Amino acid sequence: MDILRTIVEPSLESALTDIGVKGDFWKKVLDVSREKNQGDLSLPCFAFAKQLGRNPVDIATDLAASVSGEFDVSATGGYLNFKARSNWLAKNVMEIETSPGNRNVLIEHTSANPNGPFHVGRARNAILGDTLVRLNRLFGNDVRAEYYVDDMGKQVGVLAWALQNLSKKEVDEILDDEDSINPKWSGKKDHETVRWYQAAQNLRSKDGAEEIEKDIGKLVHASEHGDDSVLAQFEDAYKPVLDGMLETLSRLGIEFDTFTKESKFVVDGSVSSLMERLESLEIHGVADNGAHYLDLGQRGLKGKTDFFYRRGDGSSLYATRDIAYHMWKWTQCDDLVNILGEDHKLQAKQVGMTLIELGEKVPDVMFYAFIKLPEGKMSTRKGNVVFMDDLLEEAKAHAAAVVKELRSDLSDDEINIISEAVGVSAVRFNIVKVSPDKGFTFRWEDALSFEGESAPFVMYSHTRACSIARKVGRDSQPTTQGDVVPAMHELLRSMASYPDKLHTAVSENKPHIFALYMLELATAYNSFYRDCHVIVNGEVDEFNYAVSEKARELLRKGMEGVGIIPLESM
RNA sequence: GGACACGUGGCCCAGCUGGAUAAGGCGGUGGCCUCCUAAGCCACAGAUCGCGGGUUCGAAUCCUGCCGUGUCCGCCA
Repeated sequence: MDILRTIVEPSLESALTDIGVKGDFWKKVLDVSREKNQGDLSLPCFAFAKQLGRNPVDIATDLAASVSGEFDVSATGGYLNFKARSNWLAKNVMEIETSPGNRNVLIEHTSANPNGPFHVGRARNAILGDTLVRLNRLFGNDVRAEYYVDDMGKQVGVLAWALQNLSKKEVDEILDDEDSINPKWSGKKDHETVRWYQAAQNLRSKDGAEEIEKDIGKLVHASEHGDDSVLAQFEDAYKPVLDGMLETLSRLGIEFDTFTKESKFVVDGSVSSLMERLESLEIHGVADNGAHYLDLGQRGLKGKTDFFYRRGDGSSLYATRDIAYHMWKWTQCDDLVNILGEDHKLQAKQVGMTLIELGEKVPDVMFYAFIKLPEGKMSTRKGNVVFMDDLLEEAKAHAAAVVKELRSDLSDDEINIISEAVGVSAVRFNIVKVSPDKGFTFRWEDALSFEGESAPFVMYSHTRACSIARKVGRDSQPTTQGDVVPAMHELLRSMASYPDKLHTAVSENKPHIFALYMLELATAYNSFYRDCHVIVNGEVDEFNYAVSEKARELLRKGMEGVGIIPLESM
């Protein structure tokens, strides 16, 4: 409703000045009305009461008499309410354009260790991150989606060691087929190769694993010192796995612009020069064995205050490389956003504080809580997981069953396309619609729900609009005058808040705000569809058609923004 | 033990930079397809906003204590 605000504020400002209100704090108080039937924007006058020594009800009444413009004003119980006039609203809604953002944004998300297939928990990162990328693009920002590849350190080391030392037969024996792979995914490298990783982890947890531990330690050590041949061996190990993982993401509509390897910052020397710089900081300290740390307690960090960035043997730690990585990232964008699990909160805090210490900026971080299963925490090792590949298959199959029942007229090809789109969209939407800081429990019935607050609900409204356009068979006329019934006004009002919601979602890194808005928009369209027919007795109502077409455009763009596939028929 | 989150109808969830009668969905009950796709629409029932204090004209929202859940507290990544 910022479009209404632009015409309300000037008039309101002079009226407030006249009665003696100082400052412009009221601009923050002027907000979208909660009581929709009272108005579109409301100004609670309680805050002025004290300053002016007057009754808020009287203040509102007086203001109502002195404010005027192309909107309706009323006063009730200390609130001054502004309501947009329907035809004014229609005219302005028709002119809504996606905001011209001009920021250069780098969003790092997913960055999962390339050692096994995505499960729903790990995928929350990718889905949230990609949605943020899409929303920024929709907003007009120049966005780069980046995957930071963990190509060194223990996890990849274990994988590389296993691939080098274990045969398929040995792996099968070690795992005893307790969690054999779904035949459907045999040949998909993330599912195949994770068995080597699991087998190695299994061996490591047993007695007599000292030799193995030593071997892996050597590899890890070499990688952390930038040993070319070991890094190449690591890459050979993880690359096929990563490709398998990216295949899954691609099915979800998630792609990356750039991949940056962690080893880059060791190899190019930026990590060692960073460590030299850290050494000169006043909060720097050295432990007995020669390890280096920063005492972040001196800067207000609570809890554990020593932040180690360099081992006794002189090698760097993950966090150290992360700092070097951030300094590099800052050289190529205006805004930096990271998507991280809540388990990284302390680490991110330490990295952020160190960046400040170095005179750098701190990135925005969107933390998300973990997805649990009804049986408890998701764990690949305990077999308590839902793989994204399986979820997508299940969602598609479920969608196909629904489509077949509803649309007997469609061919198998058409059903296939629709059910894939519905399945993928539903899975994504089920995750983006909830606030990231809410720990949520994955339930099949929610993920596979195609009614109510779901992607298919939004998709369905869009196909209705498409169906109308198909029937009319031509573009709409730029008509902004016509009969405005309540359902029409409601839709116009909903459309009017499209720019506000997009702006909020992007600037606050809260994709769920826009996802929930899409539900609101679709709901408003459904009521409009019921009450405002475009085609009546073969005649086209130009005004209704113009509004329907604008709604269709906003639905389509918005759906792309939240990762819902805008089908024209379903 | 310490740090950081979260706790809203039977279930899920929005609102949390303080403002009107706490917004939706699922499930429940009852209606709507001679009318642009019923994956839809309409109505009804259902809420001590975890518990106790405090600040305020006003608290789901801010502060504080407690309870419950989650995460972290490695010279791992």
